[in-house]
Amino acid sequence: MAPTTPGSALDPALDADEAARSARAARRSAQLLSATARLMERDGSQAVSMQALAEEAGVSVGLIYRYFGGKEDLLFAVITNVLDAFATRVPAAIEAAGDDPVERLAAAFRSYCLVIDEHRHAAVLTYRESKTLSSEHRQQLKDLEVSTSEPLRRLLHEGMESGALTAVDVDLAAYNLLLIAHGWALKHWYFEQSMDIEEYVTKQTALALHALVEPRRRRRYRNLLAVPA
Amino acid sequence: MAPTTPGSALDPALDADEAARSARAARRSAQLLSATARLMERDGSQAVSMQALAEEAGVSVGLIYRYFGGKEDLLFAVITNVLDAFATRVPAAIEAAGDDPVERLAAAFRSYCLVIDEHRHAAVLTYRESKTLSSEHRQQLKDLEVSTSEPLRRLLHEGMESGALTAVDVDLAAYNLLLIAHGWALKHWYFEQSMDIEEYVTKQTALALHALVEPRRRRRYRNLLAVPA
Amino acid sequence: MAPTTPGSALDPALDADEAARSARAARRSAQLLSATARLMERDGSQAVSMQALAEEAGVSVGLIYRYFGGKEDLLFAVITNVLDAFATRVPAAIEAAGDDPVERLAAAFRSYCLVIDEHRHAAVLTYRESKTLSSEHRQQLKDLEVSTSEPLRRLLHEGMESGALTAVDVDLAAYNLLLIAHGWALKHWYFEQSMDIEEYVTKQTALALHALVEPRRRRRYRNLLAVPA
Amino acid sequence: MAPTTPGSALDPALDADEAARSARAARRSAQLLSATARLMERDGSQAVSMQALAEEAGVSVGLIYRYFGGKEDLLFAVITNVLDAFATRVPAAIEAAGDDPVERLAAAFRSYCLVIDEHRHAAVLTYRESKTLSSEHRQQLKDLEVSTSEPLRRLLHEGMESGALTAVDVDLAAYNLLLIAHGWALKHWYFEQSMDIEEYVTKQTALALHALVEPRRRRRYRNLLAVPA
DNA sequence: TATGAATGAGCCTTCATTCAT
DNA sequence: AATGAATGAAGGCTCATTCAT
Repeated sequence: MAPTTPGSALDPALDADEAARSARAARRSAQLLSATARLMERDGSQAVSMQALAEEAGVSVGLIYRYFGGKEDLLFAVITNVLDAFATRVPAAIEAAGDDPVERLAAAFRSYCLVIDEHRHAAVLTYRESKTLSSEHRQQLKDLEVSTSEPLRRLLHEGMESGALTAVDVDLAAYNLLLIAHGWALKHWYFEQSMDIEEYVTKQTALALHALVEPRRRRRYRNLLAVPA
Repeated sequence: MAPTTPGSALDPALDADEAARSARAARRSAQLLSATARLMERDGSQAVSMQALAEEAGVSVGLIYRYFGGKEDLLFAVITNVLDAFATRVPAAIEAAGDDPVERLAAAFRSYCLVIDEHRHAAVLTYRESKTLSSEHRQQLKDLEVSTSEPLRRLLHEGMESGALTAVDVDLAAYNLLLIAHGWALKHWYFEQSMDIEEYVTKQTALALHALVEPRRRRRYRNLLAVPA
Repeated sequence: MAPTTPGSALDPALDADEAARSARAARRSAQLLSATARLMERDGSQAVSMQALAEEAGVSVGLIYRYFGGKEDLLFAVITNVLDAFATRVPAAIEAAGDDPVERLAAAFRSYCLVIDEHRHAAVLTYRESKTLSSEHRQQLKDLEVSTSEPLRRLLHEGMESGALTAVDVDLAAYNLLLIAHGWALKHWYFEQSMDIEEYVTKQTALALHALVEPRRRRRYRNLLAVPA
Repeated sequence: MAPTTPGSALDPALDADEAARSARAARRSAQLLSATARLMERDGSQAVSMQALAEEAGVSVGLIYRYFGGKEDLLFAVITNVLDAFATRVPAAIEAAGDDPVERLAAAFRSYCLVIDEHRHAAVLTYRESKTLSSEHRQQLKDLEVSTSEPLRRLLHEGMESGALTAVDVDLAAYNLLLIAHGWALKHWYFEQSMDIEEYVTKQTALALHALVEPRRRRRYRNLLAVPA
């Protein structure tokens, strides 16, 4: 190997510095997003001071402004984070579910619920705090919401075309599914007493498919439709 | 008329004054609740100042403190107002629906939706702002929520006992119905483009009953289960 | 006199209230302007906190925002105040000075200096802090400055036309006179040791007229041109 | 060349390094002073952040603290820089002007104006920002100001003794000359539309000498007293 | 009752300064 | 020598609440 000039872009020491720095930045950023989601979900975004956020995340107030433009940007980033998780995870889950339209729909719904469970605090913010954002951010959120819920609508549509699902208002049904997925986060304090996320998914899937699957096809999906005792 | 001493407690003129005063008080109180619901739904409770509320309601800032204890009490009153409407209207609607358990359930759900439509701004606050209340108020709200949703749970339970409804998790089903009723307020900006409250109720009722009614009983409720074109 | 209905617009009690209120408002406003001029001149506008201004003026921080839009508006008001005094007092002094163009010029200059002496703190701000204002305010200030210095330029012009003054660059000479008038405020800490405003005016007038008056007319203005011992 | 041990104190290569280093240091220092003057004159010293200064000068924030003690020291250095230029350039210009007291005075005034023109941004800071300095720095500035203006006072005094100049208050006349020299920087945005520094100097010199030169001596200085068309 | 002037604690944000690398 | 991430004190401004009228 030829010796590299110090300061060269290929200098492994510099690369290591770079890497270490950006790793720390990523860690801090995640720390901040998580602290923000937790506190804002608990008290409401307006009731949480930047001071409190800084303390919860273990950084100084000023540093938040190095990573995010301000309080609103921070909230926006928290919410965007969840929607990004939907955009990544849901299509993957659908792919992994095989070819049957109903199985794919069930997998999509399950994936939504699991993402919400993993980002429970942030998921609540999606519903509760979007009105406090600037109109530009709100518009971006609506666009993201539309695109992340697109898979659900597509699956419902395909299911009906294939005769597996009863004909219903696709937008309405898709919205109900999303709402119910969010329900796990919204009423977690209540449901957690009697069930975990898996049971929630199973029961809600059964209820939803009862409403959606064509009566003649029910036998085929009896495992999904069966309500656990 | 017998001459009365001015200031006498029995003075009918004063009674009239008294009545006029309390009428004005009631009007102002309603005005304040409505202005509060409208502004807080639009901007979030923390973003609305008492000054703005006073102006919107056409009273002075100081007067708000005569009618309500403060900002939080005002928000609490707005929310309580909706829950009171549920407590009054839903049982009445159930009574008026006759004896059939499924018809009664449909009537109850319809009543929830109509109350939400009438208090659309306030209904959103129920979801979005309860976290900003004091813990005592929040506890009162939880209790109220449980008692106002009790009819739904009771009807679901009776329906299952009578064999009209499939056996499902009553709490879950009741919660879903409430969530979907609130959905009309939460996504009103979207749904209003394509339907009114009656269509929303009809379609959601059909979807819900598809999920809940025993397959063998469906023919009896085909008018409720039919989805409008 | 006919008895007036309580609440009538002519009710003297209400008028008195009105008057008392606006009198207090005017007093507060003046208090605030004076405190602002004093502190800002001493420390520079940016170094003075709203807290400090409130304390100096004997009001609360919040009240400042009822009278002025904010810190910048307050500074702008202070500066505008001086320029208004120029606009009012200088023309009056010119009128009172009779018909002779040189006498009128001397009276104008004297008036500028006296106004500056009365608003010494604020006058310094005119020079030192205009760069910290918004561009709109700065433009308004330039316009005001042009119009308040207009009399000087007009008198110089008339004096030259009449042959009393040597032909010089009017803009330059006018600017010099203004600069020197401000000089009393800018270097007050130094000059106050050796002279008062009257002596400053007399000496500067003599110097200026030496530069401006036509040699042949000097005898006529020897009282203005004479330097006191 | 004899081989030298790297790191030796006598290593000529290190001397070269040393020289290069100090040259770079001088360049950076000058760059910083210039950037500071420019930005602070434009926005006011308090409105300019160290971060902005670092960026404008092309160095890191931390490095500023190696060259200067802090923000205030930097401002002080900028101002001192101008006063140093006065102290160096003005006496030289006087020397070069020959023996005539009036010619020497005109040369001194011209030199003041030229230095101000060369340090226009910094010159404004002298007037506008000295109040933001610590009292020690402010005192140093006053002393420097007195000593840099000493030549003017001395020339005025000598001119009067020699009979070339009318007897006037020396302090006042000297101050006026300085004020008018600064005027070029203070109102540069206005004067630059109609004249350059040479024309400004010529016209102001003529005006000043009209005020100062003994009537009997005027013919001798008619070239200085003549106002250009 | 009713008003709205007045208060002042608390919030978001900035930025001079430090220090580990 | 040089960097720039990190700190945290301080500032402008808002607004819930009070109280004199």
